[in-house]
Parts: sequence; C-alpha cells; structure tokens
Amino acid sequence: MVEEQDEKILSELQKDGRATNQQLAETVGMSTSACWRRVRALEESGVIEGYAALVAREQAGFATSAILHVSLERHDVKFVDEFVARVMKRREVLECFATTGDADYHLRVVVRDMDAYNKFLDEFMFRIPGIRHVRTNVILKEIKTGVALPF
Amino acid sequence: MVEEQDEKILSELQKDGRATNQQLAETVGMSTSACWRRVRALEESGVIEGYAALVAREQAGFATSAILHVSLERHDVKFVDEFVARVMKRREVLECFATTGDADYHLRVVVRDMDAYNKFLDEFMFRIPGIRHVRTNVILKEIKTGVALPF
DNA sequence: TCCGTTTTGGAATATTCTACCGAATTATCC
DNA sequence: GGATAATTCGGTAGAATATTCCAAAACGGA
Repeated sequence: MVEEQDEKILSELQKDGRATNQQLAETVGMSTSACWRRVRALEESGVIEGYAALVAREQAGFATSAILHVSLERHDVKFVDEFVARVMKRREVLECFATTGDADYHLRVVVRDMDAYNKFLDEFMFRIPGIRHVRTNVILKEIKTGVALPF
Repeated sequence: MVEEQDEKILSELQKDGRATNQQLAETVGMSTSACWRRVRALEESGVIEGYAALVAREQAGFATSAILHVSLERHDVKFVDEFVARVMKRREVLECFATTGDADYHLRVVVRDMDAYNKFLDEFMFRIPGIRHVRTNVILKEIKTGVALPF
C-alpha cells in the first residue's frame, strides 16, 4: 500500500514538512506533478495525518514536564472509557499509551511550571474515578523528542 | 519574549503546519505582512524548530512500539555521554527523557514488528556499556500522540 | 499482441510567498 | 510635554509555487 517511493516522500516530509513540491520532487527523483499527486494521495488516504510546527518547549514557556505511570483500580469498559475520554480532553497531556507492565498507562504531560503541574494532579488526575495509583517521573532532561518514523 | 500574538500563531501552526500565510494572518487577525514577519522571527529565533508531516504509524508499516525504562550502572559522565550518544543515533528511538524515579531514562521505540524489536534490544540496547537494567513496556494502544504545546 | 487502466511529464493558470515601500505607532531622550 | 529615533504596520508588485488539465507512456491481464 505504501510503496518505496512513498516512503521517500514521507521520510522527506517528516524532516521538512514545509518542503516545496519542487524540492520534494527533486530529492525523491520524480516530476513535480507525479510527486504532487502522490503527496495528495498520502494525505487523502490518511497516511499523512497532518502537518505541524515543532515548537521549542522551554522557549515557549513550558518549563516543566513529566512522565506519569497510571494504574486503574478496575478495568471495566466504563472506567477505561471515562479515563480515556478525560485524558483526550486535557491539552497538557501530550501523549498517552496503554502499556504492558506495572502501570496501565504512560502519560507525558507538559505544563508551564510546577504549580501548574500540582494543579493538574489535584484538579484533574486525582479526580478521575477508578484511579488506583499515579507515579510522577519528572523529566530532568529531554535527550530526544522526535516525530519521524524510522523508514 | 513570546508575546500573546505569537502564541496564537504558534498554536495555529502546531495544528496546521502548512497553513498558508494568508489563512494564518486571518485567523490570528493581522495583516499578511505582519504575520509573515512574526513567523519568520519565530523561525529564526528558534522558537519554531521546524515543521514535520505527521505519519500514521501503523499504516506506514510500524506495527510495534514500546516504552523502555532504562537504568545505568553508574552515572559517570563517561557512561552517560556514551549512552546519550548511542541513543541519539538510533532512529527507532523516537523519544528519550532523563527522569526522576526508579528508571534513569524513559525511551519510546518504534519498529516494524516484534522481530525488529528483539533485534533492537539484542544488537543495540544490551550492548550499551554501563546499562544496569532495561524494562520493556509494550504499547498496546496509542491513546494520544500529540505534539502541540498547550498554549 | 491488443485493449483497458493507471501513471507519467509538461504546460497553463491560479494562488501564494517574499521583499520593499511609505505611513503609523511606539519608545527614548532632553 | 515635545521632538526625534526606532519599530512595527499594512499594502503592493514581482517572483516563486501550487494545482489542474491533457496527451503520451508504462503497465497488466486475457
């Protein structure tokens, strides 16, 4: 479904989401119109979900971030759905994964400062019904934050 | 340094990194030239680190992903630097954070399948010097994978 | 081989970017 | 407060780019 030439396009657009169609066509080695059609097809089929500017977290005023390990009391659909629905709404939660292991969920949360993080815990996380345990791992340093799949 | 109007721009460009300058100018309520200058300033100052196409992981052929908790044996600069340097090179490692808590590092790794993950562990992770412990948490479900800071 | 389908490259047109202008606004100094 | 300097503004024009269209080439199956 995703051909080799598509992977080249995706790889390039992951590195530079604003590359012009001409640059793109040249680097992947096809005509501008063929390239443009492929990109459009990738967008319409949903392989390309969208485009985003990547913003420097600290410079933008978000000094604090953490990884949370969350366990639920019970795993009824009711509680799980409620948890997922609430997490989806909170924009501080950049990522949320259901995982194997001790914790049911791994969350990455980004806020302006520690106060905001405390507030996040008190006013949001601890009020979600069915939470058994929340462990906070404050992020001391971002070694790497990538979005590009390793084609 | 980042003003309110800049935050509007950043917010919009995080949602649509390929929005035209005209759309952008309209949604944030300024002239195209003023808007364009601000965007350029944000790029040149490094607040906007870049732009990226967001690619659907599974559709692109990356079925398996995991979160790794990694602890180092010792924390000499020598070992830490070596670890960081190696992790930076591996494109399967999308994210790496130094954290408080039981593990020293949280990594998110994305690969095509379980075979590739095994290989990643055997041929890369377990060969890094000074590793004390690696715990794998396979990602069962991606609830949310965002890149937009919560302005 | 032949025919139907898909993909291609190139050209034409529509849209957008980018640099530059003078005017307006804001900041600075006396 | 008033004059001046520095910034920021909106509008515009030429260059660059995106997007559509069409005929030709490549492909696949019977």
